[in-house]
Amino acid sequence: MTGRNRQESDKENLRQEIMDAAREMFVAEGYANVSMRKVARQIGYSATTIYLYFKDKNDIVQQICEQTFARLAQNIKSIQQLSDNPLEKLRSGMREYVYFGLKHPSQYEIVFITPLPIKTETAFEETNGRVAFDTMRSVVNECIAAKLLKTNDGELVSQTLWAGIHGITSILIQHGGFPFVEREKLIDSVIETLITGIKA
Amino acid sequence: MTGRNRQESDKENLRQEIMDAAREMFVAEGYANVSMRKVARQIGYSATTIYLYFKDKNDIVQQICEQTFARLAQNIKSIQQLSDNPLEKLRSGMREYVYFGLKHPSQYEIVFITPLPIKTETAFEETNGRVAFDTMRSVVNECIAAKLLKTNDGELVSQTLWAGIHGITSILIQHGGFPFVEREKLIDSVIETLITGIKA
DNA sequence: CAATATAACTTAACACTGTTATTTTATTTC
DNA sequence: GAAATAAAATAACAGTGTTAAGTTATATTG
Repeated sequence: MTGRNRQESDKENLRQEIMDAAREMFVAEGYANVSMRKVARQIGYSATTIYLYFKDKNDIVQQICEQTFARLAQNIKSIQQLSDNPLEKLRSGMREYVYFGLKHPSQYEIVFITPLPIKTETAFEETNGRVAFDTMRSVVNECIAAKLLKTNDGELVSQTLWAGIHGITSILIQHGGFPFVEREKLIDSVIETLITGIKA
Repeated sequence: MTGRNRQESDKENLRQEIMDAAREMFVAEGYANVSMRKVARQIGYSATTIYLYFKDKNDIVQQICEQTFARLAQNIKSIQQLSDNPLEKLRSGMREYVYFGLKHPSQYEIVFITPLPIKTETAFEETNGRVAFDTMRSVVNECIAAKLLKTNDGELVSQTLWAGIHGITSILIQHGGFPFVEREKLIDSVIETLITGIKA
């Protein structure tokens, strides 16, 4: 009983309580190093109780991801109210994507980095990660409509940009030992290089 | 004794035999789903024998990474004898990197994609990965010397380019149900976008 | 050749893991 | 109150990485 007092915890919110504890522990210690028993101990329940709220360990992280990426999609969307310049929207959306990934490295790893066979059956199509990508693509289409880009192939440009920002995000998350130049400078460089590369 | 006949296997090559088996299994089933006992069964030895050749499970994957890094570095180096134009060297080096990844997806996945649960203690400075990266950076420096780029920060440019080509490579390898545009077209788009973005 | 030293390998065991089946406890309903 | 149901806990299974100790094969020496 090292965690919160179960008396005061609203039982209907136990599911969320599990997710919160698990998320913090996944981030702090890594998915593989967090056991069901550890999570259970943290919230003051037995390990098997978790199975009343989640199918298995992977389901926990999957639900965390959906919640987190719903927020990413939301963030990217709301950021775009702040400007009228489509290219500026694109820039800030890309920045939001990268910094969101760095802020939630465990979730990013599981959704975008971890090889498929390990993941759950749900396809990328149905995830909030897909929603985030679609938002970015619509901004790209705005840029094309404004004749700001050198090509009309919105899908190609969107995937090109996504490849770039996914690259810098995943590299910064995974290869922490690499002697990178200053982080923010590198992120800016990637984004500016990409935007310069697609501009008309 | 499901694996190779241990009689015919050269004992001095047992270390390599372990690495080969482990690499294939890591990629096929994921690092977490491959146990020491599985690897041992595959090669026809007991699990503990592996500990005579590797410190622990993580060490196996670490050694696999070093081998792959070495081959990539070799390939990128030899490619650059084929041209005198620094920008063209850069382009072909990047292409080699991406296609190396696509040609050896198993090795690339292990080195650059598969999330490793435990952080590496060995400094990046001492790895073959550093050699591969340095090769690319030296070409970037050639471009700078020829005043072909808009900046003099070779380190920044190199890391920017690496982020981009790693992004497209890892995304294509995982091809997780995402409706990509034609593969070669997308690769060209990423590389040309990056090069256009850094050119003077 | 026999005795010994050493290398290669295996067996047994420990403290864990995710997960399931079963059993207990608490809460609601009649 | 008793019966029904929901919530949680215990016990157990098959598996994990890893270590310590024991065994077998090979090489070295006298």
